Amino acid sequence: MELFEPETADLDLTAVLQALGDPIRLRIVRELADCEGERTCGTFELGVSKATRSHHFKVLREAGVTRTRPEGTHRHVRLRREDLDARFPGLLDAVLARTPAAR
Amino acid sequence: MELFEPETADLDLTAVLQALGDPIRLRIVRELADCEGERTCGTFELGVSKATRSHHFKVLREAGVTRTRPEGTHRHVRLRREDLDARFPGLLDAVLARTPAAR
DNA sequence: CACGTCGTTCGACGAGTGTCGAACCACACG
DNA sequence: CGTGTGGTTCGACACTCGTCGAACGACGTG
Repeated sequence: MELFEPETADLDLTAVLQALGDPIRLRIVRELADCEGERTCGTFELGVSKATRSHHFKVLREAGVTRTRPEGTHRHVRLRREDLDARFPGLLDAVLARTPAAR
Repeated sequence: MELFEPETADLDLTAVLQALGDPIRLRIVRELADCEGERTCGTFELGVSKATRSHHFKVLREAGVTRTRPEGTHRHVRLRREDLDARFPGLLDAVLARTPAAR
């Protein structure tokens, strides 16, 4: 298990958009943004199996959206907010914003 | 052929992100943003067949990213910039921005 | 009318994706 | 050491997606 995470300069816009273009992953990113820090994978109630959850976290990590820090048997996940803002300014804010007409 | 286009209020973020998360479609959107108006589908050099091109334009239209106006045998396509800005402020700008480290 | 052009639609195909259970690994704790 | 827990990996499966050639439809033009 090599835990691949792309360099900030290597972040690919289509890969990021693709990663964010899934309801479950978008939810993960939103919760991650709300908590403003780290969370372990297990604390997400996503309504899918462990295997599927692991898959989504992998997609997010390999797209460069999240950073994963292993610690013991847990994995602490956090948003790569600064990196994303540096590479694609405004993107994360736009995606996370409460959409005006959605309420 | 009913030419479905979602209402502005019905724009779905994941659908939009999914539509933008493809290199060819992202290119179309970029060129569409550059030309600041309408273009016919045929004026895009995408390196794919007519069928594939038609498919991509359909995805963009059904996600609400573009508006299509038929005129004779042609189809005039334009970006739904105002609608997207109203629904997801900043998203389009972020996606279209020249990425800092990309140069 | 005949022909060419622009674009859609229709299979078809291969590649990728989301999903799961089951097996597995690594660690923590009795 | 045995057991449990948090996560990953491994098929497997169904489904979607991007792609194409071919056929088709609609419109303009000669």
